[in-house]
Amino acid sequence: MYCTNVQYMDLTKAVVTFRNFYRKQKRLPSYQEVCDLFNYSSKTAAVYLVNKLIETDILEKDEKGKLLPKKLFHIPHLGIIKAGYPMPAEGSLGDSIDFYEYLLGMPGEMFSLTVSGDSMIEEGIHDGDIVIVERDSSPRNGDIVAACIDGEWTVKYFKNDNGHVGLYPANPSYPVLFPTESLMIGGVVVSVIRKYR
Amino acid sequence: MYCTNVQYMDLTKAVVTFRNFYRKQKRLPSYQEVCDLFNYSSKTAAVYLVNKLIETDILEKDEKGKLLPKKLFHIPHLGIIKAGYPMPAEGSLGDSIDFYEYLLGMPGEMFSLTVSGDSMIEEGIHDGDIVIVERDSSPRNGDIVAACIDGEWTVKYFKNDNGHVGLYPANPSYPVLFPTESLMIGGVVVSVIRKYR
DNA sequence: TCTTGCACTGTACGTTCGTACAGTATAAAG
DNA sequence: CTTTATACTGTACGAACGTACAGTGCAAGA
Repeated sequence: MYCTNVQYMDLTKAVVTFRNFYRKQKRLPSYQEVCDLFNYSSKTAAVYLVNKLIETDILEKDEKGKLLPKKLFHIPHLGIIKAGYPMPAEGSLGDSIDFYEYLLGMPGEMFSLTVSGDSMIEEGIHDGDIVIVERDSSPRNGDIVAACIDGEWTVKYFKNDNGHVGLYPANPSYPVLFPTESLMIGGVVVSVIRKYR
Repeated sequence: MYCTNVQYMDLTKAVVTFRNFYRKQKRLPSYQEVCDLFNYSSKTAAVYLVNKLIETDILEKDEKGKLLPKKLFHIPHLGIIKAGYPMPAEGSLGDSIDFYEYLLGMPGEMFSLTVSGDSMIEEGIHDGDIVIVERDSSPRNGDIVAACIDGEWTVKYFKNDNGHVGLYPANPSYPVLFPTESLMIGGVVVSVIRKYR
């Protein structure tokens, strides 16, 4: 239904307003604050709008009645796209990903590192990429680790060959590293992030 | 100072508790809820703890006195790590990144796609990676775009050579694509995300 | 032993919050 | 022309909220 009413408030605009508020305040607005945001003079108008957003699954209420963002920040995931030969438009949308949970929803302690160099380029870890590393993970064979070998830090594949531990590059023009003195595993690389803009 | 007091509450444990609450509720707890979380019987104890967290820059208060997470979810960024030959431990920490802002702090409409195939492998975009695409961006030469060429979707480099537009793969074993009928730019790839665990 | 600081308890108070309900202007539908 | 739905206004109320302040038990240091 298209509405020509001047009072008509587009839900998508409301979503943007809520998003911006949440981005700044890291919380959802109270009903009074919704009134301020949308120039309402009655809290009931705010209740009305919020209920619309709940109906569309953008917001939700917990068991205590507190408001929380359900899909406010979800990015629609449109499906699979070919990076080889083109494919018919897949997806049919519907699905969406909470990237905050996707990347950071892990229990352990994490840190990040900017990667310099190209020894892991065959693995798709390029110069300038950021790796998120989970501390304390005891690596399994094949894991990518951030490790300190003989006092120097590097990113490599971890391989434990019956107690004989080595750090393997993904780029064959670099040597395999075996510790002569010490090897400390800083953590396991759990994700790689690259930003273009 | 190390404290053997039974009542002693480690701030790092408090941070984890706050994080878990925020992860579930997408907001910070009220003072009453802090009491419930830490088994306090007085709200003043909650105020006391929150002030500690404010002093350590983990939380902050806005101009209205509302609580918000300052560095609660920041991942410490330890600096640059060599993926070639090892390098001395860089970093000296101190820095930290808010990955939520880092990845999603863009004004435009975004969607994501799972990449299939290896035509962009030289660019470090591998099979199974997720690309975040910003809609409506008019691509510049060299941008990676998600585009619909002659009715089929693909991820490629965009190049406009004096009106002669082509989609270029990063993998030379794939052909350059020129539209015979239609070309629709879905958007520009703004980031690539890969998850290992 | 006395003092000081820390980590709380217990109580009180004014403000803000979410909820509820009655009412209104407008537009679309029958 | 009447009915219905939409998008609000205005008012009221109890519960929850943040803040303040006086007081307590404990441990460390002088």
